[in-house]
Amino acid sequence: MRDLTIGEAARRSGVKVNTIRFYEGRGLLPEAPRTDSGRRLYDGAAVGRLAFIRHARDLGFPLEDIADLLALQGQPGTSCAPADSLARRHLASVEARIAALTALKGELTRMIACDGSDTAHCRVIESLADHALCAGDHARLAEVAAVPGVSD
Amino acid sequence: MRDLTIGEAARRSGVKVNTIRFYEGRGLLPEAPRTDSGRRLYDGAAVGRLAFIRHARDLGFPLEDIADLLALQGQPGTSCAPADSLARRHLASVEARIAALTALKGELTRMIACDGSDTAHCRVIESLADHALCAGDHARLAEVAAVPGVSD
DNA sequence: TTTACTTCCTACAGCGACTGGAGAAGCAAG
DNA sequence: CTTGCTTCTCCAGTCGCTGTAGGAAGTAAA
Repeated sequence: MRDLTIGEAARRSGVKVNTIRFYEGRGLLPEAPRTDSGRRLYDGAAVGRLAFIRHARDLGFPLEDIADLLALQGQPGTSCAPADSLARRHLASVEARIAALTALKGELTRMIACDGSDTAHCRVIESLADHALCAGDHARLAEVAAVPGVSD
Repeated sequence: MRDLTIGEAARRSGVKVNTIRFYEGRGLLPEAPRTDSGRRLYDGAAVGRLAFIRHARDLGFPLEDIADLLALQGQPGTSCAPADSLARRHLASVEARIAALTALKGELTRMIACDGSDTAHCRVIESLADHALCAGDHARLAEVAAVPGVSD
């Protein structure tokens, strides 16, 4: 597993070519060695690092946390308490988002179930226009529910 | 309720000054009339519109959908089926995100519960390094879980 | 050897929904 | 008249990419 092209590394790690370069620029990966003509070269360790990053991203960790986790991984013998606390913090935020979304779901369910009449009396429109029609206090709920920095 | 400054409108609607201008630029609000010196003026109807937008945002509707909902609100006598279907679609996406986050939570819970030893055998680090240690297939879970376009 | 195709390089714009700041001008109170 | 608040326009930054432009280099077949 020596001297893979960036394309090969992308295929093996599941991280796109552009994204690999992006990670390098962000300091998540060391600068790759280059061929004479300037092309990046990767080995098995680099692919492992990429897979690690992808996995952590799939689980919703922000890049900043991933950088910390990678640093911890590279230092065997250290306590794993920091990694554990990072993961716990992330779990807590996931739980907060689930709670927020569940509240949101309740509110949306209540406002749907329109009786099919015209917009003048539409439940959906009315509910949006008048906060007083709402059951709970959902101020900024969507904000809590959001994953930082992901859009589809 | 006539001739409010943008600051007053912001206070009454709960939408920040900058955000009001942003909404105007996006076409969610009609261009506000101006004073001789070029300052925007608002009335009760404008504040209501702003509150409507804020409420819909709190519930996680994207601006594009909100534009549609505002248009529907302005046309009494039309069927409310479009508004209803918008809300239903949004509810479905909220439910999908809850499901994704719940799966994520399970995975995170499994990998936490580190026994406090060193990073060489840390559950968190190991789980991230080796996808095979995972229970479910969580590829791109965080992506589904995300609210489009919100970052804190 | 020429052509054609693919991959690679850098650099930058765009997504969504804002937020915050610069620099200039307006306005009210002391 | 000065101080301090608000407003104006314009622009950069957030987050984690993705996609494109425009070019160079590598590979394979004709």
